Amino acid sequence: MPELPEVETVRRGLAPILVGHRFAAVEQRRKDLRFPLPAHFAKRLEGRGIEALDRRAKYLLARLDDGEVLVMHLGMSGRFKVDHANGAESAPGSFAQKAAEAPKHEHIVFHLDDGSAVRYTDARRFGYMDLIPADSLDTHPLFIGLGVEPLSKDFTPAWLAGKLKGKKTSIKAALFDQRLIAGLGNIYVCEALFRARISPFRSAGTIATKTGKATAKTIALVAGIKAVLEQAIEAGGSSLRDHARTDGTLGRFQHRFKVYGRTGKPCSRKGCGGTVARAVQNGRSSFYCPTCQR
DNA sequence: AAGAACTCCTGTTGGC
DNA sequence: TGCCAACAGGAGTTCT
Repeated sequence: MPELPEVETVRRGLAPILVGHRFAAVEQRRKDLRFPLPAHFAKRLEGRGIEALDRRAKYLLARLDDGEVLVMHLGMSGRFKVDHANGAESAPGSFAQKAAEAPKHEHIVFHLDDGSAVRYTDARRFGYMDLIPADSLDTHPLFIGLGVEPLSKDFTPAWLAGKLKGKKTSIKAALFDQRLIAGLGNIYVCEALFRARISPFRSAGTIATKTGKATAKTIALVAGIKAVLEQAIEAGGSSLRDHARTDGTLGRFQHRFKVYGRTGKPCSRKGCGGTVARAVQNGRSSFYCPTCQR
């Protein structure tokens, strides 16, 4: 489910609940998600204060007051929901409380010291959580190979051209690769390629010159990636099935897709006249306009 | 060693 | 209407 804009939306929703507060109790309902949860997970969190909530790629990083970092990844179907202290859901005798059993896929509940709760639900269980010392984050296997943050100043046409030089794989697969650019997924790769008028099948190396210099295509692609991510964050991300903001409301960016999920619909580019197509690439759907994306 | 295929898991959907 | 293969926003591991 969640790509960079969805994770950033979740981060912004959780930050005011978590930062400056303490975990009073943690309910852990399974021993694993995608991977085993760390030993004594709940115990190690209880009593800890949260000093900051950051994002790196599609990871959320809660920095704790004992020098450890709670690392959280939402996988495909992970979702956080906040119950505010004294909110409707936590009111005594409320309907929610009467339904005593936990929802089927609610795996972890973080109770905060002010009575609020953060509930993690993940039907497919592709998400994961870990506790890692802050000073070993940079050398941890999960993070060591991660590529550039696409919204950072480091992500420029010159940088991208240098990386794509000589790459034989498709530009779609290259943008999907977290070791190159960290945070893009299927939706925003498709949308960015449409904006840059680049075919997802084009060999990645052809976006740059042979010597790794930026071209008009490189410039358009970097601009397209940054623009689509910024607009999606602004809209609270894209809600297809699972993503919702931490207050339960849906993101809105799905209404602004130009190609994703729009197979058979007319291309929205003025004067193009093409029809959006779908093709499977590396096992994932690519949506694109064969007429104006070259 | 790059690149593609397979894998984990459950829920939904679209085509017959 | 009902059934079931295909597919879903990810990414580590295993192949070729």
